[in-house]
Amino acid sequence: MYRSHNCGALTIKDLNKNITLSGWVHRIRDKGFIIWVDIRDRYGVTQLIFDEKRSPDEIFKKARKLGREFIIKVKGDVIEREAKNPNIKTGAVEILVKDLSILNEALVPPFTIEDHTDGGEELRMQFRYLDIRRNPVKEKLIFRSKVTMLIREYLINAGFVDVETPYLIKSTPEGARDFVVPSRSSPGQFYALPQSPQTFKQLLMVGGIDKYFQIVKCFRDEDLRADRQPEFTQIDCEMSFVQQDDILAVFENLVKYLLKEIKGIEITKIPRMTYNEAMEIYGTDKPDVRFEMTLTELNSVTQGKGFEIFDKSDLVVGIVVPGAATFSRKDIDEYINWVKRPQIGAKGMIWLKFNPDQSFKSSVDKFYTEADLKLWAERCKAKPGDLIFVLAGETNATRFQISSIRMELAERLEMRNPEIFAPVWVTDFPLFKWDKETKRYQAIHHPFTAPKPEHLDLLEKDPSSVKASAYDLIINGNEIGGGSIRIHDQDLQSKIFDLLGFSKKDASEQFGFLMEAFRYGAPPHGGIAFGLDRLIAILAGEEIIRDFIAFPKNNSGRDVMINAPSHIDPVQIKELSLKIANTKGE
RNA sequence: GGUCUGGUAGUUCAGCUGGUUAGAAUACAUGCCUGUCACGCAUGGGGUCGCGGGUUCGAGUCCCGUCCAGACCGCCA
Repeated sequence: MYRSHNCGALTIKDLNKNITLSGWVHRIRDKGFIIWVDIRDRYGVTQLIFDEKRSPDEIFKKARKLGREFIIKVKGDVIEREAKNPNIKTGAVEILVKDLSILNEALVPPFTIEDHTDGGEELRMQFRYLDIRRNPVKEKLIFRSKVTMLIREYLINAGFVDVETPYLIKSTPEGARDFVVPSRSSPGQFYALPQSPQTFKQLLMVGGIDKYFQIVKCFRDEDLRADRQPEFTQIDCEMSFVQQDDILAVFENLVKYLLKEIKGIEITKIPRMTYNEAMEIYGTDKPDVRFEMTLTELNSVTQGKGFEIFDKSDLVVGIVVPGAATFSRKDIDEYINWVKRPQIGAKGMIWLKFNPDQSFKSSVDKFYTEADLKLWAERCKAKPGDLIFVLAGETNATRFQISSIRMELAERLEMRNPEIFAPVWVTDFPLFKWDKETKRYQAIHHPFTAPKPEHLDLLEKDPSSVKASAYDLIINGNEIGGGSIRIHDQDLQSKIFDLLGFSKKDASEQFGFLMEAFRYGAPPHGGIAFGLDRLIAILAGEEIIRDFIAFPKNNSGRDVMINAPSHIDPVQIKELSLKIANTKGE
């Protein structure tokens, strides 16, 4: 027997019990006459005591040879500590060890196995199995398990069926780049790994599984970010005989359930705003609504006064930074430089201080009278003591810039409280966007998204003004999920393919199976998919998803622990009928 | 594809306008220590300053290239 208890179990109630523990040597405190050894497992830490007087001589000597992270098994008695440690569960007791076996020795780990490790990111990833021994990482994995369990429970109770869809599927040119798998038995042909089970879940609807879900890996061969991995997990859902409100209701309740069960937070209703509203009020389609600093259009009060930059701009827009009239010139310049970085791309930024004594000071005092500036402040609903930042230019670029500075301000002024959860539905996305490079329309969501019924007649007249029955769930400025009502009518679907520039031949080669299926009685349907990794990170109050994934990839898509991707054997290459064009590194 | 930041003991970092033997903390090893719990104290070992080239009497430090890592932009239907 390796253990009668785990390392987090024993308390004062277990006094005098003869027990067996197994685990890792966490820390050794050798006082000479007494050696304390903390033994650790998933459940906690228990203090072992080896005493010159009370322990068998040979056991005491053996204890001297222990090193960090050795795996040991001990038998002994639970005794009360002379000096208790109130910080840990087992802090009232210790184990007077009678028998010690070393189950496995261990090399000195390259970083300390502590909550606040000395190890850097790369090293921790390279030795991820050691990293997982640390509480913060271990707890995140356990947290993930808890969240997925709650999600499954909720969806199963709501009548959803968990169906697995294939990973080896067909490549399509739409959307993200595919990861591709060469086929040995069909030389020159390739599978692709799914970017999402989109078409399969729609086929399940045709198959009559009217409520489907799956917690499923998806793959996208695009560059990574702190919140983006090449393989990631989605909660993928689809329902038949539903309209947008039906879907939003089901998943609104899922979000409420998760917040209640996990954070103990009760939310009555998730607010909704349209894409247009989000863009006007927040300048982005994924607004963080935990704080104000909303956008105010200032065209009418700023233009026509001889300030050329504003006069020739499509949009002049301001945000109020509460209480920031105290910002120094240096503070303000820092923000101005921040928006001028190439990533943001603003040419400059105008500021207006509404001083506590009701006076105004701005960077454009030459062009505007005190009365003009007062109008700005009134329009923005600024109060004395506030600061207004104003950006101007082409509408979309300016919205992007002002929403970027809004987020940066919120970050620096600590307005992004991770204990607050502010979900919001953004609806009525445009169906298409015009792509200048390829000179054709692209689907904003995907080509199976249904236009809003009242916009059907706009499809031919003005495709870019057509709104889709598509919706995103945003929490604290992060896109957590998105979905749409799908097209279930094959005529409409082929019209959309036409508009997207698919030839009849391409459409039938790539999606013929779906169009054919729609001829055999496809129910009206729609669905949603949530980014599970991101959802879990947000629920834990963090934005880096890497630690919520047991074995994540690094910034450039590598697994530094197993060293993948890697070259493969020439025999394998030949077997797959492949030729490597660029042999750099071989 | 691009921008920025970084790469110096096992680890996390410091190292100024170039200057002689490259430091700290921690980890590790040895010894001491009568109740520790981030134990303490003493001693010790540990470095091709990512790699290649250049400038210079002299390069961890400056320049060029390259590799690696991280954040971001493009990209992510």
